[in-house]
Amino acid sequence: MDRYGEKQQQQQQQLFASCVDASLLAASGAAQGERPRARRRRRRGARCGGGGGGSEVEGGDPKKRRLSDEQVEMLELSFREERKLETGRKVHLAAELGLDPKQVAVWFQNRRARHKSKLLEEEFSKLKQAHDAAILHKCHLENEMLRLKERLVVAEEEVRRLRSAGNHTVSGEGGDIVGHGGGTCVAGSPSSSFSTGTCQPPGVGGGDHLGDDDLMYVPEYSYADNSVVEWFSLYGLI
DNA sequence: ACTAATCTCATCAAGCCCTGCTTGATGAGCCCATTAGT
Repeated sequence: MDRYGEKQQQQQQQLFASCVDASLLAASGAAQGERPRARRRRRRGARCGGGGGGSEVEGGDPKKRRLSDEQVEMLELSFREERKLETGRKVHLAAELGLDPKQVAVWFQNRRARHKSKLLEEEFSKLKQAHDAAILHKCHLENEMLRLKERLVVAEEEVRRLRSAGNHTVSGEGGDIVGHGGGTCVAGSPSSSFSTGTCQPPGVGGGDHLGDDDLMYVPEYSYADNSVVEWFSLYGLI
């Protein structure tokens, strides 16, 4: 029983994985491995009574008969108690409901299969929600990172400005600590931090150990706000 | 080991009701389904 259970679990996992893959990758039907089982009849002949040892429908009516509400209710009750159907229970249920034992068995088979696919659907939608939430969170984090980088650039500007102002003071020109227009880099307004890319100080300022790499971040992320919007719309979040 | 019963999975088709969904039924299973009884 255990081995069979394991096998079933594996199959379930495979099925679920393929479900997720298919959905997430939106691969055109060729979701990786083909089914391990190559089989399947195509067409069944015209449904005629008696075929395949099926249940003889009452009165010889060859048409498919729908189970009554009471029958379904009883079967549901029984299913909730135990999803597998031992022979004894099957026969008992069949007798109680006035059905063929085979019908009861088939009902349980279908019920198990449909229960399973429902569970998978629920599981999938939960995972999808989690996935969407993670994407959203990632976007927030990237926005936050952008803001921090902006502040960093402004701070670097400030440091550079103060340094160059300090140099001026040390060089003995006296008084003008602020150094209006003194440094070449100060020309850019501090608020327009993204302009630093074009406002590179020629590295004159003596111990300027702010590497050029630091400034290279700016153009790299300057488009990010748009891409965030694109992501949001891509994932249907806006 | 052999066999009958049972399982899962994919699919068909009737039934209900408006075009696609639900559900009872069937067939295959490929390291030739698995399980349980003999």
